Amino acid sequence: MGVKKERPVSPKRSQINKGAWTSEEDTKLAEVIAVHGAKSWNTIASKAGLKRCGKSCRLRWMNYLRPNIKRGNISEQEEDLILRLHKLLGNRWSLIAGRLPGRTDNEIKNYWNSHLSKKIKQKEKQGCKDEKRSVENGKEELRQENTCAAGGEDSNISFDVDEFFDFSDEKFEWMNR
DNA sequence: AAAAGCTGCAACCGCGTACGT
DNA sequence: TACGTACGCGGTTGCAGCTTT
Repeated sequence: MGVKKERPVSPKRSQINKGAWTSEEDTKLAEVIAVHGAKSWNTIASKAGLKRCGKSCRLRWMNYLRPNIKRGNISEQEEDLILRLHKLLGNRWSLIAGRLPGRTDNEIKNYWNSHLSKKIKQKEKQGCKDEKRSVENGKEELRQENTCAAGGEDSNISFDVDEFFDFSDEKFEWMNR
C-alpha cells in the first residue's frame, strides 16, 4: 500500500506526530531499540527524537518493525488455527497471535474482521448442515483437547492454559534481550 | 473514463492491569 | 494502602487502493 495521508492533528496535541510513520521514523526507532531494548517506550520515543507517544512507538515496533515478523499470505493451516483458537478463546487476539509465530495480534484481528468473520457469516447463512456438523465436531474436538490438555498427547494444538501463559518460550526471546 | 462503493489494514483511542513510589 | 504512571490489549477509525457500475 502507498503512503497514507496524515490524519488531522488536534490542536491540543499538536506537539505529537500522528498518522503514518515515515521510513526515517522507523529507522530512528529501530536504532534506539537496538541500543536500549524494547522497553520503557516513552524513553525510547524521546531518545529517538520522535514526536510520537510511547504507545505509538510500541505499536509500530510490535506490528511492523519487530524482527521475524511474517506479513500477509496467511496459509490455510494458519487460518484453520485462527478459527479454532477463536472458537476457544474468543477475541483474545494477543493469545491467538502467541500461537502463530511471526504473526501479530493486530494482523490477526484485521484478518478476522475482514476475512474470517465474513466467511463464517456466509456459512451460517447457507445453513449448510455438513458445515454445522463439522463446526460442532470442531467444538467437541476442542473441548476434548482442552479438558485433556493436562495430559494431552498427540493433538497438533494443545490448549493447556499454562502453556498459553508461559512467557518464557521463544516468542518473547527478542523481548528478553 | 469517471464516480460510487467496497475492502484491507495501519494507526489511534480508551480501558483495565501491573508496577513503582 | 493509596496514588500515579506505564504498558498491553481489544475495539474502532479513516484512508489508499481496488472493483463495480
